[in-house]
Amino acid sequence: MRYNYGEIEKKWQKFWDENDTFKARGDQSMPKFYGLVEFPYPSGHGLHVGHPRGYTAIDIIARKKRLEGYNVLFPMGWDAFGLPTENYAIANKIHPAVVTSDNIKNFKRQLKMLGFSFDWSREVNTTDPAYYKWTQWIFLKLFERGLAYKTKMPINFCTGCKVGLANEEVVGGVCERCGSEVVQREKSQWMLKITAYAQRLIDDLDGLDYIEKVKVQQRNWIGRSEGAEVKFALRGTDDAVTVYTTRPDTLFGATYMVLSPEHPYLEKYRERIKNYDEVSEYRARAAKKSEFERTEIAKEKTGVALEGLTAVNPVNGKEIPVWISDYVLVTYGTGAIMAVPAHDTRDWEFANKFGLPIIEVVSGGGDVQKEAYTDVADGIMVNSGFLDGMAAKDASAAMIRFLEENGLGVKRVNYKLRDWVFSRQRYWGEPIPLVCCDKCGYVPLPESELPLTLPETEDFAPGGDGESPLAALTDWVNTVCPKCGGAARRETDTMPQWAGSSWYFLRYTDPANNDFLAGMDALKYWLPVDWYNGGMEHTTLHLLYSRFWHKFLYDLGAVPTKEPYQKRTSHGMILGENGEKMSKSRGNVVNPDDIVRDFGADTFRTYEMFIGAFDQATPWSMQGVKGCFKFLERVWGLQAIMTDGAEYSPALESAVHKTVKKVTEDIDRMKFNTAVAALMSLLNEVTKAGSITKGEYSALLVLLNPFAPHITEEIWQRIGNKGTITDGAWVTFDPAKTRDGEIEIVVQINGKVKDKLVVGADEDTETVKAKALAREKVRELLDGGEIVKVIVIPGRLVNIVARG
RNA sequence: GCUCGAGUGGCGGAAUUGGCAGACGCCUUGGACUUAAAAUCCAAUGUCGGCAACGACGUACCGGUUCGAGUCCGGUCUCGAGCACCA
Repeated sequence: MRYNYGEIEKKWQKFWDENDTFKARGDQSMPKFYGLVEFPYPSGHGLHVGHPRGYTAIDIIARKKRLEGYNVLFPMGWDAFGLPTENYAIANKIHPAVVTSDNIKNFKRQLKMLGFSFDWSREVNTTDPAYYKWTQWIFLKLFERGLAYKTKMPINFCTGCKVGLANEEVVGGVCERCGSEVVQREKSQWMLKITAYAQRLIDDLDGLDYIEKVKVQQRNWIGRSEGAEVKFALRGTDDAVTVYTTRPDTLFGATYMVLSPEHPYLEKYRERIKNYDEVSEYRARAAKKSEFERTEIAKEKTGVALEGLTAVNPVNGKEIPVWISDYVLVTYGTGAIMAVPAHDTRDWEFANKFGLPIIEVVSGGGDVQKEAYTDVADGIMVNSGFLDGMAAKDASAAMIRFLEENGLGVKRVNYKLRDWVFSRQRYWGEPIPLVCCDKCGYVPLPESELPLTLPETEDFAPGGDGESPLAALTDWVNTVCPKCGGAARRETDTMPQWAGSSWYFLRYTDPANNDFLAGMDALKYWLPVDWYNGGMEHTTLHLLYSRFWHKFLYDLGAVPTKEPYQKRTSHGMILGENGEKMSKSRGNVVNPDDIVRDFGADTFRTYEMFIGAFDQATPWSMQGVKGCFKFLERVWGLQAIMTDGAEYSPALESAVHKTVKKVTEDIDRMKFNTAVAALMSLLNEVTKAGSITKGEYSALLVLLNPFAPHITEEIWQRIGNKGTITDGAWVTFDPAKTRDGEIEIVVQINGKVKDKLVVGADEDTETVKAKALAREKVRELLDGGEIVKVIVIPGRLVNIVARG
């Protein structure tokens, strides 16, 4: 009987569908497990082999949890608004809803073909009005609470197409489609005040079981720093330039100031700035650069001195020049800095290039005329008036006290985190449910009018001059103000794709609810998500946005937990066979359909888990796929050498117990590759033994089931077991039977392995030491040399340290 | 540039706490089976030297700590991810 994966997989997938095998139970007395994977963006390319890596991992955990007696929620849905669908729709003149629906059909077919244990009855789709009704509702609540506001923000503007562009559509400073120059242009945008939650987003990480690198990335992205806001008076005006600095200790060393090219004072003091033309030309150049081009340290600094403006250092009354430079960003701090070239690398480079004075105020480094000294730890203050002689690490606090006492500045906590730009001038997104009335300003739609559905149109292309395509639909745009009844216009911007994905995990708990985003009963039972796996690339944006929304909903009383996800893990990328990122242009894309056709879903799943360390990027290998296929074929072949009996045989008992322990622990730690290796080793032992009992075979099948669910159910049935593996229980092990009575240990001389020795597992160190020293080979090698000491590591080794 | 990772045989990788480096799989080579090939099974497989026993070297590079370092510390190089309008 050959292993006919095609037939077997079809058979079991049908069985699971017909029996609702993986439907989450309504029984709230059971312990629950909510496993979550990032729902995919259903692109036209179909499933990428990268998607199933994380899905298989959580599927394995979900399947094991079910066998361990948990009520498991493992749902799937579609994050379906977004740019690529819209662009495809524009290019091919097909409605994005049609494109989306086709893509979802294909994705769903592919996911079903891989045998994931999703509860398909809870499928959600962010583009479904019944879903985005609640996305809009959340926005209205944010608006009500003052957390949504409008402000001018720079956008990428294509000078050819006359439309706003996403960063991704800007390649090398030009428009991806038409090749025209892209400039930064101010546009009024809806913003969400995520910064109001910055501190809570940092603090609440402590109680979460996120992998460490994710926590670190989130903390650094939020970027909390402590420092001071200091006012530098502008000579000849009543104004002062406020700067934020994390190094108030170095204030005496501030020898010039730098404003960002977008700083409002440039307009305000236009008359005083004698070289305004030069300044304005510099600003135009800066507008063409993206932010990280501007802050690149390796690149030569540029800037222009503002002739006619002079600032005063508040601590020593010295006049210092004011410059503008694009390395200062208007979006961070106050958009202006005090420059201390002696103790900041970027300031040093700038001062060095433009011949500005460099004054040392922290001693302990080298010559500050040659290199900036940025270390605080061991420095002593010099040239700093009342701070002189103080340890640099104490000087910041002393300076802040001085500034506050004299009204020159205040202590200030600052965050790198910026508010969330929430509007897009695009068609394929949730309409923002606001109306703009000349009398009343922005007025929210009443809840009863939600969802505000996307209006029908033939033309999804962005409007000219950077407007949303919705702006052209005057019948839709012109409406009445819900407040005063007067003529008003609808907001024509839509929400970014991030909106729908910020709360989807809530909807899964109660997807058909018409009265609320999800019922409190369901939320209380299922939240928080117990285990959320996704790509490292979502660590800072999606993960932070959804934590922010969740906290906001918690404050509203709409959800019962402060945090959405208790545990967060991350998988590595799957690369092409040549070790490069998979892409059409590189021609190294692997299609899951081909692999399933040629080897089956079980092989595909097993290979994706065996491919390498789960959290590391790994290249695909067709040979590796074949190896896993061979492994499953051999497991199938064991039917021929199976003997009856539920017991474990003496030959294999210990190996089975060890494997159960290993696989159980490895799955919990996401060491899927070594779990598969352990199962392969057990198979090798069985092959050596020449036979396997039904009991041993059954244990092997349960362990392998989460990885390869179809073949294991099929064999389970064929060897005459009752029911299905899925309805049964996980296997257990006896710790006593995983330990060996005798172990081989190593004898080292000066750290080099020289001999091996078999000892009892319980023998005490003195006996082991004596046995090692008594070995003939050891005595020969020592040959009269002096033994300095002997180190015995129980169960591992004896190391004899000798001289001579 | 900033933040976070990673570098181990021909290849993917393994090595819970510092304790036999290379588990498991792939590739390759030899053998069995076959008219033959494929498939399958058995064996070898880090490098160098040696018939062998065995010896030396070996975890990106330089240095340090330790009886002992892939693992810890300091520095360097290379590669990958993210950088706020791709998702």
